Amino acid sequence: MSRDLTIRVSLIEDDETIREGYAYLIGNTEGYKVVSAYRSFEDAARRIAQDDPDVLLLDVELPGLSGIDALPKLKKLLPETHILMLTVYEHEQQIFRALGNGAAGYLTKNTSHDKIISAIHEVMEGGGPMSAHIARMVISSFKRNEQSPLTRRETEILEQIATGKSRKRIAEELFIDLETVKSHIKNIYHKLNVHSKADAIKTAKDNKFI
Amino acid sequence: MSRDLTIRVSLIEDDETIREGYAYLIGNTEGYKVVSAYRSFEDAARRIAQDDPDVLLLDVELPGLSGIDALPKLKKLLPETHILMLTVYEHEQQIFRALGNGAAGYLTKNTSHDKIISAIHEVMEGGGPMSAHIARMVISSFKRNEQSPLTRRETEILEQIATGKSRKRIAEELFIDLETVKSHIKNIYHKLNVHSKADAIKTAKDNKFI
DNA sequence: AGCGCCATCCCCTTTTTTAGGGTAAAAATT
DNA sequence: AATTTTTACCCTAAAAAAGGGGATGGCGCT
Repeated sequence: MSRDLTIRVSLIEDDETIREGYAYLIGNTEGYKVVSAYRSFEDAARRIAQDDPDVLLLDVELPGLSGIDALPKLKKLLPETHILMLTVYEHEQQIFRALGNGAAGYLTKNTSHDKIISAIHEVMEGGGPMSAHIARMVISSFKRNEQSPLTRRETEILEQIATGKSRKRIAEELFIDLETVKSHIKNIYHKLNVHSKADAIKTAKDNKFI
Repeated sequence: MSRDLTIRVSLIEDDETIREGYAYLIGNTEGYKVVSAYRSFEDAARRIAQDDPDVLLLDVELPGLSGIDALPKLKKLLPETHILMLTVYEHEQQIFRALGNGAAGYLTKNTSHDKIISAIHEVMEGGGPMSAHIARMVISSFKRNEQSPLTRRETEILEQIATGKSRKRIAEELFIDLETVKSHIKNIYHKLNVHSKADAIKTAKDNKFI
């Protein structure tokens, strides 16, 4: 007998073994219920809105529309559902695209069964479950390069430039003269060996100077 | 008797109860050893390099130099050490500053003792341990706004502008005419109700349109 | 079939910004 | 005391931005 508190889970996963393995695992856990399991987005699209899952486990590598590209469409069909991505690969670009598209968590398929269950629980409690390496990659994406050749002021000014502000406006907001800003920019260009705003921003971002 | 595999842990935490509680907990766990415990960065600065910890638990709210501002200095003293932040608050700005300064993980102080231990283990294995809400905040920071008034092309062009590229260069890279780029920008400005590049970028970023 | 939205392109003008060169003195750090 | 950082000034020409106007085909939805 299912109660109010039972967490409703759906799956979209093309590998039958994995799909049925997860379905069995989750379905046999107290407090969790598998309301549907599909093998592709196209299969799921027609009926998943009626299934009304609380949590959806979504494979990244799906035949037809990939899990990542399916995400925005699934978010429209299921605005309240927490979507957890499942993958065998840990590709940085995919991870950030998925998170940008609204994924609430990201798990590798070698995740142990009890961690899958606790990830589902965690996401219902407002958490953002991630596998260890993925969490590290996400954290690393924030990390600045300590080997930057730019001084503090130069970094600050380049950051302002990267927001699209003019030199004049930067000067006003930092309470320094326009000429000072120009000097800093000259030095930045020399240090980064570039000759334009765009190249300076690109180099600085690629190297995590800003 | 300590073996090669023993994980060396240091603490910097001003609250005596918490500091000694953690020290006791970690010191009495098989495979972990507390090599030092300080009550401020200033206290730690002189000697911590000799302690040679594998993992440092660092309080965010520290008397004197805050944990976040101490991070870059500690990274210089301890280039190989994984630094885990501890905090009572979950302030978004602090979290991102800490991650930018090289923190390897971020835990709230209400974290259970066994999760502290597993976080230390996880960071040694290349993971990035975070408390649930913090992980969610980090993930949310990537999420785009689906309610953007901008079309796909407009979004693409505004993203290019935010990298500092000129309209001419954007036109070349997207294989469209300069006039087309100008038209899109006009529409972007109207939709966002702004009159400059900088304001468009700011509005778009604030609203996660880009 | 028609409407609206989207992406594309064309013309005009004026103001603002950028990038390059050289020089040098406070101010802060080490 | 020495070095780095931050600040400021002068000069010039090219490039870019912002604002205005209008026009055309294509695509999706009703």
